[in-house]
Amino acid sequence: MPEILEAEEARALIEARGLGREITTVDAPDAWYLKRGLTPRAARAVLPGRSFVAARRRGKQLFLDTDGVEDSGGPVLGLHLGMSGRVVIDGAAAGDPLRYASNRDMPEWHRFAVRFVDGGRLSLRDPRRLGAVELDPDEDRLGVDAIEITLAQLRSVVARSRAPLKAVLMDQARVAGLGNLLVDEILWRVGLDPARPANTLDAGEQARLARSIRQTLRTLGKRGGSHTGDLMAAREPGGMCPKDGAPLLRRTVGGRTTYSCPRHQH
DNA sequence: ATTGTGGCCTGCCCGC
DNA sequence: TGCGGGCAGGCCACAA
Repeated sequence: MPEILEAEEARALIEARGLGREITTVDAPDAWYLKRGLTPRAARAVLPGRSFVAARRRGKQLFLDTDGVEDSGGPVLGLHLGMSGRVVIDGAAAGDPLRYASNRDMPEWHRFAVRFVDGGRLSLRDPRRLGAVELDPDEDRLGVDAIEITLAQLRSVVARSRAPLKAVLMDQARVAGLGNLLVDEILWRVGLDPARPANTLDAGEQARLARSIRQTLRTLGKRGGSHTGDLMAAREPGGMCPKDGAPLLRRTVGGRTTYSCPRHQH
């Protein structure tokens, strides 16, 4: 996906409009889209008759809790949006249209859906099929959620790796939720070079980075998503730094296309 | 063990 | 207008 901000919008949409509605049927036309052993048959066996009772999120991963037949809770449905997925409920989609994902609504792009007794539907629309649906996902695969990362948590993450700072921040097992655009924006704002070995940050840089992560997510969240950063407009070949006008550096860091300012990011 | 690379899959945009 | 190439905000398996 979309990154953590779009995942949070999807979570909020589900919380607002997807809870407490009994599921009648499961549409899983794309078995490939189901991961970690989940099959269309298994999904149809466990979901109908239940309702979602909570929508949680960690990083970019969504967890939909279901009610149990008895007191014990039902299975947890895990949704991941990949690079182009969007949650759609009764025709309303969460999040602004993504730059690299068409916002058209082709029926064949709906890879997974549940229909409710009331006639509505919760669906995952994903043109590129890089998202995923699974049952009872392992929540501990993911590191600390980026939105609420503390200085102590950030310090323990960056201090023990000499990989490029950007690669460490995008490692979902360490910090969950940051993707390519958000990391470029955060590091540009705080003035840190994405290629710096993570363990070379001094205490002051660690503190500013932790604050920048929280502040940037808060600001861009209010604006409407990961693509609303101040670096975004210049994030193209030949782009100039919006802060100081220097030509931006475009390179691959951590395996991803990376834009940074050679003048103020060190 | 950690880090880096390639592949997955499809849509879109650019240049010829 | 049609086509090929390259690009894309994520994740995983694998190699070094």
